[in-house]
Amino acid sequence: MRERDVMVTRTRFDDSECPVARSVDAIGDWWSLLIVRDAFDGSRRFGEFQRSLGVAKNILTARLRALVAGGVLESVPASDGSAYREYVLTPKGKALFPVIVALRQWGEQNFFAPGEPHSQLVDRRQGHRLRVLEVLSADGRRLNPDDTTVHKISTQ
Amino acid sequence: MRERDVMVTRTRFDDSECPVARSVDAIGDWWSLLIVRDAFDGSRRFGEFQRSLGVAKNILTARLRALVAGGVLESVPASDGSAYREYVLTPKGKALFPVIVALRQWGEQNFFAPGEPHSQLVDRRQGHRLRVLEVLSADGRRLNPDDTTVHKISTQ
DNA sequence: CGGCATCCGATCGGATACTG
DNA sequence: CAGTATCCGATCGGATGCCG
Repeated sequence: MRERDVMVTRTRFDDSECPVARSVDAIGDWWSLLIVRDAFDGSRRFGEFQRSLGVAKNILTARLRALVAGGVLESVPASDGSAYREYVLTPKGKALFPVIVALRQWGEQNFFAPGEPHSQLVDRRQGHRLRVLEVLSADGRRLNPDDTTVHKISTQ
Repeated sequence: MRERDVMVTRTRFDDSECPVARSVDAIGDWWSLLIVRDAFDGSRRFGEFQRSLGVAKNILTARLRALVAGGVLESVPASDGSAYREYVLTPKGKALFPVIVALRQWGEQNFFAPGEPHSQLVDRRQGHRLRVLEVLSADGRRLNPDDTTVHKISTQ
């Protein structure tokens, strides 16, 4: 049974001229994003994702398959020699790192009371927190949303 | 009719210890994220969002309400003196800027052929493209995903 | 124009059982 | 352990109509 043949009524954005929309479309849903987060955190096995997320197995199967099909994850033979597969980030998947970090920092700043414990992303070398992401102009100025504008269409 | 009283079976993450999960939960869904994108691009009116997104009005109503309730958008009297409302980003909403920029850059890099036109975010002053977001350590080193690790729980 | 109310099919996701 | 298969209620979202 094929898959891409079905008529999907869910609105697609994969032909949008907006890169944000295409990204959103490619990731698929929030579960997928949390799977990617777990992959960054070191999860590789089906069961790891399943326990971490508490998602139903059939859902997880579908999401993993979609992420593999979308080139975000790659399915490789299990490193322990078992008959199973492991799911690792492709370069394209690793390129989602700033997205995850941005969401993490937004969450830290807005949804945790001061002192409330939460998981934290640190650099391996020194164990320190990361610097807050900054949006910069080509010449290095910090840009706020109001300092930017959208060119509706631009060739490259 | 109240709203928060309903038993939501959809898995919630608003009590997760992971900031990414709380962010995901707070935004709600992809529609909401695209609404936020439009807000960054200058949309303020119901009809602007509606035309831009092509979303059903009842859905848009619900999403706008949720974003206002979540403190991402604020509903203010229309600037043209009409009886209607406009929806503008709160500071918390504006703090989503890096998230949108990260998604935009990921989309640009992965879902557009070279030379394929797409909307583009530029700085107002010079009209140049933005710098690619970088994840940095506290002391300014560029960090790849492998250079980081997650501390499961950390008190602030 | 900016919503709200309603209907309805499609999809989602949780649960469960089964396989190797 | 790693899925696959199936069921089923809940939710989503598109369409439509109405109202100020």
